[in-house]
Amino acid sequence: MSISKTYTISELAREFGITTRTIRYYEDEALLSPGREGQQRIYAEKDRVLLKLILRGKRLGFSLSESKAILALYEPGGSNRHQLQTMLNLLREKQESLRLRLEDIEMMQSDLLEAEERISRALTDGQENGDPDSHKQN
Amino acid sequence: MSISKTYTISELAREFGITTRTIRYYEDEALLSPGREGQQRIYAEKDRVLLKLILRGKRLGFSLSESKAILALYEPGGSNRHQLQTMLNLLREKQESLRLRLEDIEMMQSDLLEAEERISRALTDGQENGDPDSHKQN
DNA sequence: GTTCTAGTTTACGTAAACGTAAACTAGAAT
DNA sequence: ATTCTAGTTTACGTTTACGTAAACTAGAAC
Repeated sequence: MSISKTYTISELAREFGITTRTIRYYEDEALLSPGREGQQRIYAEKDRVLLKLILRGKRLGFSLSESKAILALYEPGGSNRHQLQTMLNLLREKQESLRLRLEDIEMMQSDLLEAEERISRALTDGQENGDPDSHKQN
Repeated sequence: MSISKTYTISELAREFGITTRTIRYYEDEALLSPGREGQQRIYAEKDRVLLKLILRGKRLGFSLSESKAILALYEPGGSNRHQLQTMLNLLREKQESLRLRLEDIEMMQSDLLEAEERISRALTDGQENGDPDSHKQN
């Protein structure tokens, strides 16, 4: 038994900058299933990791149901060969979509860099030659 | 005057695999403003590029209003120094968020790779020792 | 001349992902 | 004993990003 630290819902909410409503919603959608101590939810480290992965998926534009499907791949679940093959296919599909998103990011990065250079030039040019039109405002 | 090819709304819809409703919606939200020929919308190459950028942003999880703000940075608009500085700040902010997303992708990629190896092993292991209906649970 | 075919406007409907308010519970602090 | 302070359930509300249907227009095809 390694660590067994637990968390309350508001601790997790604070850590990840989300509301408790959000965390409960993920449970409604069956992405989380924390333990209970009486009426209160009690989150284990495993739940915290799951939450982190869900939020990562969200930042990458995955829907909750997509994230749910991805999370299922991390579990040692797979029993028969057919299920394993299905999981493997889904995995490769997701990997491919990640590759595409990575390309999207790289393209957008280079676009933003260009824009930055252009604006930087506009700024320094304005400094050098006085920017004829804007002697009024600084 | 380089190219001046134009597109109808359904041509663009077909090319990008979206509906005309979506394209008109983006216009409602002021992300596009195509010309008109009588009552019909007529899209120039510039509009096509904008649409492409909007969809790219969408894939990366940006909201339409975020994309709108980003697209504004590509226009040679900036007039006074204050506006240029604001744009520059927003640009760097977006670049930073892209860097973070890139990290997210890399982490998810390595997670998926691990999962793939695990499942692959489960498959070949099952092949080696027969696995006759898995009489025990994992 | 009518019937297709795209296109248009207007407007109500919808799924996802929460926000927000109300009403309740249970332990801690005063 | 009451008042905080989390936590809980239930349920209706809201925003974003479109879907979908209805009713109209205008040129092309038959």
